[in-house]
Amino acid sequence: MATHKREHFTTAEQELAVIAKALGHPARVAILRLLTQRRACVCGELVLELPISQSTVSQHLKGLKTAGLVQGEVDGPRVCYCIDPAGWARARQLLGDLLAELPVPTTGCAC
Amino acid sequence: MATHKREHFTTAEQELAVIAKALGHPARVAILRLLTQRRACVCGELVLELPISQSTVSQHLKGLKTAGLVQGEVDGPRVCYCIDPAGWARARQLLGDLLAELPVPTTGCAC
DNA sequence: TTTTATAATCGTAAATCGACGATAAACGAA
DNA sequence: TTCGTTTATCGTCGATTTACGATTATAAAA
Repeated sequence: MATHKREHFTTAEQELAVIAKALGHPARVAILRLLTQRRACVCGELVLELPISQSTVSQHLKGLKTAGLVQGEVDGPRVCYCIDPAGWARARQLLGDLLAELPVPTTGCAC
Repeated sequence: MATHKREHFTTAEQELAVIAKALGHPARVAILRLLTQRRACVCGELVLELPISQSTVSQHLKGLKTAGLVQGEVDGPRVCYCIDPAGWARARQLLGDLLAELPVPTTGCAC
């Protein structure tokens, strides 16, 4: 049932969309998993694991950093990346809320 | 540590990316919520709620349908949309796995 | 200082996205 | 059949994404 037209999207909707967009590429999902498993840390190691070039990996890392999911600290000529605790906690929260809010429906369309 | 370069991304990574990409726009997140809350069902009702045009809503519905998150059945001149149980169950599974696999790290970068 | 290793950025190209208005298609009702 | 309602599609446009090689920092090592 329609109430009235919304002016904007909610902050939560936009925030979740930013997170989801960051997860919206297999390379970025793979990077997050490699970082948590500590199978890779430095950008060059990620490049060795992934089927994409160095510049593309760097670009994806930038995207993940912009979304707040990853942080990197300079370590000599290298950069050590890891999951950003605060940002990832927020992402988990938003995704968890979504899963809680949208259970698998038992009934189909009911118009 | 690097083992050896991967040829492709895994199926799970790609599948999750498809789901995440579908969630990567506030309009689509809003649509999913409206559908589960049964605050809207028919396309026209969604249009009345959302700050975007009819053609754009239809476009987003198509995207959600392609991702397998939503299904629609024709009801006279209208189309009744609802969450696709199987597709959404799969999406929940993949997102849940991600949350389980990637806990919030306690330690920061450790290179 | 010069070299070497690493990562970020630049420039570019192709593809996709997101939005809209306009039009077409589908269907029930008159 | 014709009309009115609803939804999908078309065409368009600008912006964004994804990819790459080449180049430019950056910093340690020689």
